[in-house]
Amino acid sequence: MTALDPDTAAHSPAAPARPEGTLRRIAHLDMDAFFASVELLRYPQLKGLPVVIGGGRRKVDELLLQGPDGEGLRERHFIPVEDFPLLKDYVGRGVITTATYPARQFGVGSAMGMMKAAKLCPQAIVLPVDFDEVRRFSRLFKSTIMDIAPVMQDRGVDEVYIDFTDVPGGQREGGRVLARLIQKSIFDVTGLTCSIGVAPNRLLAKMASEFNKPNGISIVYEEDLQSKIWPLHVRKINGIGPKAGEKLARLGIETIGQLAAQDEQWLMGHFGKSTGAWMHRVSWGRDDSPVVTESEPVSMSRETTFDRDLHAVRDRAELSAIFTDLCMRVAEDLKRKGYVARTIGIKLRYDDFKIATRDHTAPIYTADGATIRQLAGQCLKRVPLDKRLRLLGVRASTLARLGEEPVLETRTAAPLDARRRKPGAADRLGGQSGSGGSGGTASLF
DNA sequence: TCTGGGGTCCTAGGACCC
DNA sequence: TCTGGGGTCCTAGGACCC
Repeated sequence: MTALDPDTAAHSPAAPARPEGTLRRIAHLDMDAFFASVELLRYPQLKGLPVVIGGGRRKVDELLLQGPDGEGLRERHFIPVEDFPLLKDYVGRGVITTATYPARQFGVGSAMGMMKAAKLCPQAIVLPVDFDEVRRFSRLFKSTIMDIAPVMQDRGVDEVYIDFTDVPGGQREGGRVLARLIQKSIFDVTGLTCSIGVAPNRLLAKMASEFNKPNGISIVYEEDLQSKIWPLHVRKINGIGPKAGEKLARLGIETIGQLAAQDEQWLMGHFGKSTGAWMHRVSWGRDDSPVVTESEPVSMSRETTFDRDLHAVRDRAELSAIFTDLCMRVAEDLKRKGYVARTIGIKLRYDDFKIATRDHTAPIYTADGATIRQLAGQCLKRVPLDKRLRLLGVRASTLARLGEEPVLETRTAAPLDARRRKPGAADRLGGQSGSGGSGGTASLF
């Protein structure tokens, strides 16, 4: 019964004029249990069984093809179900990437630790991720969409936004006709199912795509806000994560409707001007962000979690080799994609899960592995290395396309550089401080 | 045996410039 | 001695997403 806020219906001044009766129709498409579904195409005998994808093991496929006696190659289709590895026998670190729907019935889901999942569903079959295969199917379903509706925004391997507004059929039944066409085309080409939500904007489309999973379509209009959106938990809003969700809960706000009932100023008081205003806006279903079809990468990184926590001194050789390898892989990524970077950074995760990052912006762009290794090595000297390490990462940012690097001001480089440094910084950067503490271990890298 | 890997965006402070 | 504002760049950390 509550009337919608008058602003909701108002057109944003930036919105292009549309023919009479044309509604903005944005779709969000989400592939159903993507990583697992890709595997099920290869192993159809696992259909209907609880299967999880994840963990660190990469050899499963080979072992399966070899068979228990290691003799001859077996056809994937004929490998008996009993030969597949089970979650209860899983050893090692890692999280679940995707679980099939039968596995989800046991409470197992994405991002859950393997060990916890093994307790919930020990009989689930575990398979490693096959990134090449996943990427192949990702390209396949996206190109299928592009052939039908070209205004598409990539949101990772298994998700996209599509602007239906000006696509033929995009207005029929609120977008349902076009959604059905896309769903069917993707299934015909890949054998995979997806779920689609169509709504006046990306925010609502994203929520709508979850309404009818798997293989579902749901259509949301502006006037459905109270009935379909407000009853949902605030965590369903894309951008409200564990922290904000918890804080809202402490303030007695659980649903999006309750959030919408709050005074904007009050929200700004608790969450800051920008976040508070944003929360108020999204709770009223407002979002005029466009579907962005092209974007440039901001950073490229590689990181790895060790099988066991490593110590900077005791495991020096091992760490050093891993570190160099990460640098080389970042360099390869840059070269393969045709980019150079001038900010090189490192990331450490300690055994207590605390994260430290350091980075350095160089006066030149590079994609050279040895240079990256050298710059990253400097960063390493500025970070405490007394605790055991769980993860090490290397990151390149401030990117430019190779050959299109901005000309950097040289100015009076040396004096400027010296002026900008605080006293003592030179010691740290030089790594010659010998000032004790954790610094002593740094040079071991 | 808790808790992967690859990203984006935001904030906040300090240095520096005009 | 006290007192300016913009603006940009850099660094570190953190929230969040897929």
